[in-house]
Amino acid sequence: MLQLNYRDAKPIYEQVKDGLVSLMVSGGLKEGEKLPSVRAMASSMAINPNTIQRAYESLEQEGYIYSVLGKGSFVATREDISPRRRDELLAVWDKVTGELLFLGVAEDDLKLRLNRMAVQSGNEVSQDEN
Amino acid sequence: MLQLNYRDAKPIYEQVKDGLVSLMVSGGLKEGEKLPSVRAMASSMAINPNTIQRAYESLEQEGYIYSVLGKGSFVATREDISPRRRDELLAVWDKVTGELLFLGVAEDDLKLRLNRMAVQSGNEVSQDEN
Amino acid sequence: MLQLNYRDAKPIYEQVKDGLVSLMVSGGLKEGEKLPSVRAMASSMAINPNTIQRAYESLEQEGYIYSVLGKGSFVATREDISPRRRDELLAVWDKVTGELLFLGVAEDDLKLRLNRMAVQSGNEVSQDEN
Amino acid sequence: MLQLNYRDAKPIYEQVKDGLVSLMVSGGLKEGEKLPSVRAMASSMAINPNTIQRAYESLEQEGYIYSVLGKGSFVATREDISPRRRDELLAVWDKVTGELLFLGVAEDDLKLRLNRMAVQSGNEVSQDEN
DNA sequence: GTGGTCTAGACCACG
DNA sequence: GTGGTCTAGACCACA
Repeated sequence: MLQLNYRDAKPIYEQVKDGLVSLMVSGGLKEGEKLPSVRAMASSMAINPNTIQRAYESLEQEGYIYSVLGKGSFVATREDISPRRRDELLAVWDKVTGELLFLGVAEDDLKLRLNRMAVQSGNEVSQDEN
Repeated sequence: MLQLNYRDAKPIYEQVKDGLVSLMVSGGLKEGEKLPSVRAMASSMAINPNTIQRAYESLEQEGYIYSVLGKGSFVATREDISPRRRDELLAVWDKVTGELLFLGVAEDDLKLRLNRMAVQSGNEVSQDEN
Repeated sequence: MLQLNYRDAKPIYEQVKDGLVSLMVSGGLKEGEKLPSVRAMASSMAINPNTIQRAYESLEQEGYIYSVLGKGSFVATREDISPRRRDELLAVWDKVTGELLFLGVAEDDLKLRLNRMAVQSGNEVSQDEN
Repeated sequence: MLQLNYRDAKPIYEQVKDGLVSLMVSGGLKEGEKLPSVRAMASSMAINPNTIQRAYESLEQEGYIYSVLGKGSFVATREDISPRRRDELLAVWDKVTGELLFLGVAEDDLKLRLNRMAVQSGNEVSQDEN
């Protein structure tokens, strides 16, 4: 289901988290959909259940998923996702964007990327304001 | 000079790195300017010199600064900064931007932010405002 | 395992690096093989773990090995090795070769050495001996 | 006369040494020729006389130059250069060559480079053995 | 048990 | 006085 890179410095449980979030962003996992059980996911990826458990817990804390005791874990609605998370992401976005501009990446390049991503993500695109 | 957060999961030496890069991006540290000596910075921030040393070493490897033995450390020119760093930043930018759009942040909001930052960073602004 | 020379101007951690690279070149360490743990290597060589850690860290940055948190360090594939490293080596090679020729070492002597090493390293040998 | 790179990790006195040796190798400095005085060289390069002094001392120890008290320093003949130096260089050559082959540089590439350098250095070239 | 980070304190080469 | 290296010893997150 998800691709892990053991060589990456990023901990496995974070790779699992990122992979799941990516799936939500891309639409591979839809709101309300049930996630595989911790054990099922662990065995299918051949890693320790503790690692999956940790990823799920962290995702729940950030509001991306919610667990129902005895039922499993489910993808939350976008509104459930912690506004703190959005603010954190915006802060990161500012920092990264600032550094990219500093490094000489053209403002228009970033706008083009932004347009492309907005189309993909299904947002309506402003017809041609730029 | 820089603010540290010991409770943050991010290692101190990385916080130092980030802080210094931010200073370069914002213009607080200009090309060729001398950085505080390892010892001076360490004592002013009340942390171990080895930790500062490590931050400087890492910044040097990424091309942000260069060290002259017996003289000190200095801010490098933008051209010296490793292109790998730029690519890494772009990858992060894509991921963060994608997730922000997913979370409902409007494309135009991000464009506005981008415009504001581009002006600050001294880039000439495209004449037709978009 | 490796030989250290404390009187050498070359730092210990670089001697460790060189020794490990030599092992890879000679085939004593194969792709994917696990390196001794930082602690194990340190105690077997009677030096500080931090010094080994530094050697490993540097080797990882150059692409010779990779570390997995909680698992250990492993020999990378040749393709992972930074192309910058190759260019640096070629520059050194040119300088050293030039000086050897200047010092009177015959071109054919170097060619003979080259042939011998190419055979050892498993490269197919050009059929006409030169 | 010589180009210095203050950003380079290599100490200045070594850069001076390397530069002078390169001049000898390339023929810019011929056997018996007088080197600039320590003071003259230092002022022309805008660096500390101690640094030049150190470079000269080191070159003399390796046999590349010799000093006549009250007269100055002169380029030695090739035969004066310590045979230890040649052996050291050969050891380095073997290590670097081995690693280059390991990294996938073709044996023939190195031979081509060798041929080119031999021509430049004025050695007679074997007509076309390869 | 593994790698990663941090501190405290020391010594050295360089300019 | 500067950066660079090294040791000793400690704590933490990860799998």
